Amino acid sequence: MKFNFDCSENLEALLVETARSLDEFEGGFEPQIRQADERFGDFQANGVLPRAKKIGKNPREMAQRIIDSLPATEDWEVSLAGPGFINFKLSPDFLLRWVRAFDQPEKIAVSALGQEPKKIVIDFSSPNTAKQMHVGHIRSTIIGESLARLMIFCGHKVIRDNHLGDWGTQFGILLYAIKRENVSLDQLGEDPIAELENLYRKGTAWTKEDESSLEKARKELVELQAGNPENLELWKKIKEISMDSFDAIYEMLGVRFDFAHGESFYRDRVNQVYDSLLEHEICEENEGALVVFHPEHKRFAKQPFIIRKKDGASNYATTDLATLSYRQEEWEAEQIIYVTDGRQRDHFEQLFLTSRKWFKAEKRAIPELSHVWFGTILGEDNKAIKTRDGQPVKLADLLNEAIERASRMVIEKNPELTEDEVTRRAKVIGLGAVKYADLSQDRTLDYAFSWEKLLAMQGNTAPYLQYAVARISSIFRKMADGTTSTIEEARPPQTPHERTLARKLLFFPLALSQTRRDLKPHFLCTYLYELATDFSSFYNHDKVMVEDRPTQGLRILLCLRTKTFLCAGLEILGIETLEKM
RNA sequence: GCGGGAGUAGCUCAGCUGGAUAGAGCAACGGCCUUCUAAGCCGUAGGUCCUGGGUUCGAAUCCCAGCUCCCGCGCCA
Repeated sequence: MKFNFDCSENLEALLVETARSLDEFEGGFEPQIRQADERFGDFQANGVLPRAKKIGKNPREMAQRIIDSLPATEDWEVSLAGPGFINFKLSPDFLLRWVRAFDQPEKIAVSALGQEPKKIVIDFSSPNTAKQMHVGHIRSTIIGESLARLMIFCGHKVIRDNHLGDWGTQFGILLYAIKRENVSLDQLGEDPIAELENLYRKGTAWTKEDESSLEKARKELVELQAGNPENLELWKKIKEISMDSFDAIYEMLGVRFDFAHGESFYRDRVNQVYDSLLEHEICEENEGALVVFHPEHKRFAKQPFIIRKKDGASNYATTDLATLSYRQEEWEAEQIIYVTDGRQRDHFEQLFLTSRKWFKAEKRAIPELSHVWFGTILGEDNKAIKTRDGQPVKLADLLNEAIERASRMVIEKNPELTEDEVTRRAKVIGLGAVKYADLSQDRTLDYAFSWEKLLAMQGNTAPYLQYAVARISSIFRKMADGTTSTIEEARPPQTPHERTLARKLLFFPLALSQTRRDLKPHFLCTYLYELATDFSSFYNHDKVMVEDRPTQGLRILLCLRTKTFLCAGLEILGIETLEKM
């Protein structure tokens, strides 16, 4: 029979079709196809049990009736088990045909789409200018980039937008400090961004000390927002310095943006937001500020969404509304994904509620809005890493340390390599390790910052996956003498390790759709790790370069597909691979 | 106070949205390199899934109550 990339879809369709002719399943049947424990089979259908409960019949009898009605096939064995599970054990021949079929990433990508391509804006990274990126910025950057790659892989059109915090309150203090110290932004020395940060720190201290400094800092901000040329010039310069330092990080991480429209980009659009929301009576004046309440919501009926402060200034709620409007109007976004810290969940919930009302009033199509939030990185004592007091680890330092450690490892394993080659490999390995450490755990969980964790290279880590790829590549290098079998000669999988690996390959589409459904890259990580584990086990038990041509053919095929899937998966995670490690 | 997260092996975490005997990594212990890269493989040990009820064929997962930790809640982002 013909089969899909995701062959659980075939089984599901088959069961639905079969159930249609049986009385007990009148009114539809959801088979609930799941990956099965290997002891029982490859896939299992759990759906009979809830169905039987609903109509008060014996689940085993019902399951048996389905099994009896299934068309005969050589492709799998069906069996009844436990209280009413239906187990499918795929035949070796079927496994072989499936593994043979999906040979190109392009084929996988096409099959993985499963829906119409959409235009998706992904809003991620978004650091504040005038400060260095620290470890707290890693999550949005890494997760956002990975989701962008996932969506592109699945055939969507993606716009990456870095929504810089370049118009906030911090500029009042910074401008004040610059003027008070009388520094020239062109002469900040080797590390200008660090100097800016020092100035900011000094400024903060001063404004805390006395009222008049605070007042002066506020005034600088007002001047800036009013368009004072001197302040605007300084602001521009600060942004340039900041972008240079960000770009260095993005370069290392392999992250690119289509746009970096910061908050400042929308500063002339906030008045439209006020006007329109007032006109449609979505917002109201309250205690001098302009706010939005949502009476239908249990909490936001009382908790306001402040879109204009009582001093008349805009805030991030305003710019976020203006931004959303722009993205729909100019970019025709059909979905917007915001990748931010989980502490902003209230904000985004309010933003989404407000936007839906607003767009409805203006009779505009509202994009699908997704807040992809992640947990906080905590310091030693279980409190969030903060910029102000403690000195969080700088992102650049973390990445350099990762490369450094990987270098030592590479040199230890390959003392003969040139310095350049060591560095090249160390970057792939070290940066891969850091990215994977973040991506491989559920994004909604907080985690404590730990060098040991972020830089680990054994076990469930990127280097382990990269190592599997390198070993496969090594096999292919050794076989490049023309005497090798072709995959057309391959026999079906027989040994336990061949079978386990082939079966795991089959689950790749499930991992992809799971990852896409929840926008959680750790599902993909878990799958890739299991795939690499099954490969490593296979590698240690079944030699590829054997005399028997059908055996060799199969094993080459398994290696080829494992490599393709691992590379495709790692590419989605933003992690590079190496031919040699 | 209101709302939201979290609690699973010594440590760090998975657990496919209610399925079969709860799984990995690290750390510990014992094996495996004259054979395709030992960043690896094989094995041993390790559990009150926070506690107590409930729902049902079946609960780490769902409902209720309680304990502990974290976060958000009027002009920061």
